[in-house]
Amino acid sequence: MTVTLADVAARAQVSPATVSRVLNGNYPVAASTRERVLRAVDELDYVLNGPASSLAAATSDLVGILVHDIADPFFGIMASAIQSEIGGPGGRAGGERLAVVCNTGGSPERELTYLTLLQRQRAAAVVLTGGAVESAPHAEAVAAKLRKLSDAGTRVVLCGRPPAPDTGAIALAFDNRGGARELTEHLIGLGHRRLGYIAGPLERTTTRHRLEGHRAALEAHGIPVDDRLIVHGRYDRQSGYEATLELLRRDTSLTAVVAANDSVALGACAALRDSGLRIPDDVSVAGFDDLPFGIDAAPSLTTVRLPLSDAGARAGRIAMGREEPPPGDLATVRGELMVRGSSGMPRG
Amino acid sequence: MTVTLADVAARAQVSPATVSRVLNGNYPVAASTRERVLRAVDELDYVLNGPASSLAAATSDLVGILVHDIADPFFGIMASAIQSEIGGPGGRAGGERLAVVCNTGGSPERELTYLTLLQRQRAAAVVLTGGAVESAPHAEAVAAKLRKLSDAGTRVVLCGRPPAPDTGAIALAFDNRGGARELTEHLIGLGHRRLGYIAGPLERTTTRHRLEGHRAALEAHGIPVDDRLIVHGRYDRQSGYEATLELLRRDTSLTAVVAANDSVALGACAALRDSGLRIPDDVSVAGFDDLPFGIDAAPSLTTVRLPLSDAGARAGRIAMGREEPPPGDLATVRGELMVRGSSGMPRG
DNA sequence: CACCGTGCAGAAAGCGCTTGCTGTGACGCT
DNA sequence: AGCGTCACAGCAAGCGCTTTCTGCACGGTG
Repeated sequence: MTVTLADVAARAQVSPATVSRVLNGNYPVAASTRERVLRAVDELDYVLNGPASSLAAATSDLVGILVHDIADPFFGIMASAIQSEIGGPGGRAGGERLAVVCNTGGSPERELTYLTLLQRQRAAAVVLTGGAVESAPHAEAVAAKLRKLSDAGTRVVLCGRPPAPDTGAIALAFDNRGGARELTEHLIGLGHRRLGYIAGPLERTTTRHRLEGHRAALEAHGIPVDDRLIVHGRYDRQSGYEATLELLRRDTSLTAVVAANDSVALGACAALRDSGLRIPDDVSVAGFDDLPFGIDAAPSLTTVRLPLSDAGARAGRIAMGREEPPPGDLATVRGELMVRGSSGMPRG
Repeated sequence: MTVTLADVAARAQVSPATVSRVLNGNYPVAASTRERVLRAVDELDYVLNGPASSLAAATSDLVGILVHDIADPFFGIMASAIQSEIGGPGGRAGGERLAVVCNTGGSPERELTYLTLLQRQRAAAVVLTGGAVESAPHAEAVAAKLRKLSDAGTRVVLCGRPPAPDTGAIALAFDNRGGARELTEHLIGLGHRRLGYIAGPLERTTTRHRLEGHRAALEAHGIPVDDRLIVHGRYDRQSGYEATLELLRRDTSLTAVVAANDSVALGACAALRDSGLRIPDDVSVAGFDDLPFGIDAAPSLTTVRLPLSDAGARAGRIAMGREEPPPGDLATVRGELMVRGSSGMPRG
């Protein structure tokens, strides 16, 4: 048998109620009594029963963080920042909360299942990171879930994810469109006219927005959008490698490759090198996100820096009710163009 | 008011007990009844109350994963692999479990607090990743906690962490010593005699083991160990950068730098480049872990590959009781030397 | 001196679920 | 026909905590 509140109460010669109040510190207890209780807790090595406590109090100290891929630093960095504000041990502000990082693998079904699991645990808050899937039924299902969570008192924050109207969710969205546009304009400014684009998976908001920004830049400069220069793939290095080979196969005259993110860009670099092309002399390459490793690539990667850490921290604070939500429950977080060695003027 | 089991029972015209049994599927229920119940659940949009369920059943479906730094792919990759086996949504085997990734930031206090939190939640299992802190009081405190968790029926698995004797914990330890030795021997084999070593933080098992392997290699080849060529730092890029400058300041004749891990190695590369040295022509560099980005560095990084994904997956299965623990509750996972462009023969 | 606010502590009623035990018909056996 | 068996369903007793409400002693006030 494990030690219970009652055991502590007996040892401290007080009622269970008093022990509970000492432990929660939300009710006046005489200093001498408190000390007696604390000593008993210590002597018995008592640990509160979480489920029982959550049941009785109808709240829990769980905070869920949903990420697409925990092995990807893009999410790791955000999760880390969110968690640091959530508290848990260390983030001393207001009660120990257990931050739960849930790996959805980008699958909408798992996303829903995790949300249900968190709802079941009566989570105090939920932060969803990364782009959303655009398929209507899923979007609707997720929205319904979020609404239910909101109604149940769970604070819902979207970090790096477009807003979900009428769900009570607070959104911190990345300006993927603007960043992508700026990036492509940088390349155009250097003189590039034939640009390949390696997009992310279809039906993802992030993919669509970045692609839209790219297209907008082209159009604004009177460059016709050639769909043959757009290839879709996953958000990983290998996908970037393959897509680049495909791009090269389709059009050997391109002078720049814009990638959906940094990992894809590094794959692209590898493919170009393996094809005997120099970067940026023969082909310029650009990524997105500015993950830490981009700087160590050769040449270092031109990209758009997203303030993942800041955004995550802010999302965490909002989730904890420690910061005011932005007006209209929506804030747009801008990226910043980082020009480095992988982009240069086109050959000739 | 939220929907409760009783509401569902009323609607399905059965007793709450029957609803519970349908939901848990651990007791015979007539097909027709089950269907009626399931329909009611659906119609009412019922979600089980997790805390209540955990309280009554005296078990929970939480599994804790402790990592030092979730933003570091080293841990991200392991966590991802562990989680994929834990189940949660997707890992279909046996009940939905909620994998909780906890970020300790490498702090022993937080580690303890998280363990207490998990103990409080009556976690089904706990997986601790990464090296341990060597300070005696902390080691003892952690061991005591692990013992308590074990006694309470929580399965404890150590992944990439040395064994904790008499705690009931199952350990999958990395052979850091052997890997480091092999790595240094590779450099010695190339002809290097003055090797700098950038070690991790003091009082960490990983740091010590890797350093021991390095020293063992030197000694085995009759190369005197010069403590001035060993610098301690953190496990990150910046630390590698600074340590390398320090190393260069202490001895300009070194021809190779062995780093505590890949991130540190990349920092070292940057420092060398900034000092006007070529890699590997002037100085060879080697890392450890073989994280994905090492291959895109210029030149690509010679390192020791640790099977993070495999080890994590195995740890996850063991935690779920889906795989037999190794004999003696301890298995050693070996690394594999990956020779790439950053190491070469010394100049001259 | 009677009265009331105040500061603490306890009694007890749940929170929503699980599960051991107790029926209760239907069925097959002797 | 009588009875043991089986498959299923319900009863009710908690699981360990929180919290409302009540109780009590004390000291200041009119």
